[in-house]
Amino acid sequence: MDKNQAVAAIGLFSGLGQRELAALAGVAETRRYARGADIFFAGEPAQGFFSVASGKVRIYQTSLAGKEHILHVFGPGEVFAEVAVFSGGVYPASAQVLEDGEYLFFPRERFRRLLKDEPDLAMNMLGLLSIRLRQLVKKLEDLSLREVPARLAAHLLLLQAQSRKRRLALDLPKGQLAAYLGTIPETLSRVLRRFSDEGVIILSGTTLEILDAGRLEAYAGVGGTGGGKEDASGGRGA
Amino acid sequence: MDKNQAVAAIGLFSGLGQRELAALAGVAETRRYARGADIFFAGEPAQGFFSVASGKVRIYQTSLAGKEHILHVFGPGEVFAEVAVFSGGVYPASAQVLEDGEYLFFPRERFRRLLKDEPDLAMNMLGLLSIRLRQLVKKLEDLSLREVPARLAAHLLLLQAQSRKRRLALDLPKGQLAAYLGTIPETLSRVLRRFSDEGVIILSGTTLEILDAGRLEAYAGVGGTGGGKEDASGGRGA
DNA sequence: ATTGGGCTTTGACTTACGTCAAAAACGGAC
DNA sequence: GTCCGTTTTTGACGTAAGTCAAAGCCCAAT
Repeated sequence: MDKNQAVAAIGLFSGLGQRELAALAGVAETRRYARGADIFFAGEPAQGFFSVASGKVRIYQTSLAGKEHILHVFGPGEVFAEVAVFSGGVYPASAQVLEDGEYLFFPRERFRRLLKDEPDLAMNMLGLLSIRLRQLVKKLEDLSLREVPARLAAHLLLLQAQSRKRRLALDLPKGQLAAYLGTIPETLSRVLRRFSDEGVIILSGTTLEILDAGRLEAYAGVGGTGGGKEDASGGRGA
Repeated sequence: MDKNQAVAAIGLFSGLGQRELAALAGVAETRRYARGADIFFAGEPAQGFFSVASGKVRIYQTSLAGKEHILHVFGPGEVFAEVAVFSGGVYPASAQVLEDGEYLFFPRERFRRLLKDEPDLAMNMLGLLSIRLRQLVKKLEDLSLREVPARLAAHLLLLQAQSRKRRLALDLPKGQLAAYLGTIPETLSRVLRRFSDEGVIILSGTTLEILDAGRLEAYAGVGGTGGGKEDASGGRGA
């Protein structure tokens, strides 16, 4: 893939002029990674940030016991580890390649220099960090205040909203999805089967169909035990 | 408190010139809130951000069942809800006053206009968002990968590192601390007593003394981040 | 088709932590 | 001091979800 083309496709750079894009492409370095490759580990000195030209990457954390938690999954056009640019230090999480592809690396200092002369880029970056912040706050809310069925239900509804189709494919292998939802494969499996048994979804392999979206919304919205006693009134509190 | 003085004391604005500070003070609006007052609720349209001139505020989330989780506690010189400025929408969490004081409100649009002409301010803001992001990532790691004793131990060690004194005062009432650690008062109380029984700390009311910092570090899981695998010998005995 | 290794599922069991309810302890008002 | 409301503690108990271990599956490579 052409580097200039890849740079132009990055959402963070939308609205910038040709000259600026060329300058960005100038500082970017193309890297090719294969599935399973580690791009960086949490705790390593943060040298710069990345974007996905093609492929898929996961940002995750591990406990000492080896349990993993996935913070993000990024695909083409998205950037990650941009936190490296503004507060130095180390990467706060690890990055591993889920699908072979090409990645662009933007070294910290060279990027900062560009940023100085590009107020539009700075504003874009502020918007991006802002959205990240919102994502994390939401994830925190899920993790601390809602249980696994609620998190899964919300995720399935999100997938449906994105795909607009009745039958939808899981975006990740189930083990990874479990880590993304802050649980383990066994638990995810059990909850999926429960949804299945209750007739809320039909599950077959890596795709599934939502039969009763209202019921899922009840699970997702009402942190409750979901036995169906609650009405899905859907009001987002206060 | 004088508004110009309060504005100059805001960390986010450090390094700015007199003119810029005056302009910022110009757009800021002073508000006085009493303990218990709600500054905003999650879900409300985000009009702008705030800073603490004096007092203390907590940023928190609630579940439908009424459980609370505290994301941040901010004191004098700190700003909060800055996410409102860059991605519009609604406040992602609620803010409530813990201690009476004066707060400055910076309306979204007027602040954005200032930002356009102030690259230094933009850079400061990028740094701030970046640090917030790191805080949240760490909190996510704690919540999803570590249990309550580990979180409490890490927090106590942090307090000690900040105060540099042997006897340290809890920064929050215990109920609030529990919500900050992602648990409930009963559980916090039990874990504190366990630490006490094991001779790791001496607890008296709202202050405590750390007797065995090494033991606390073992609970907290020393080493924190990092790619390597360590032995999880989290000390369960005694 | 057969093998083998990674995922995924299932079952039996354990446990950290939440819930509920009742006592203590604390702190301010009088 | 006494009283009252709030916060904190303690105990008994329940449960969501994790652990451990054994099948079951699925697909790529032989």
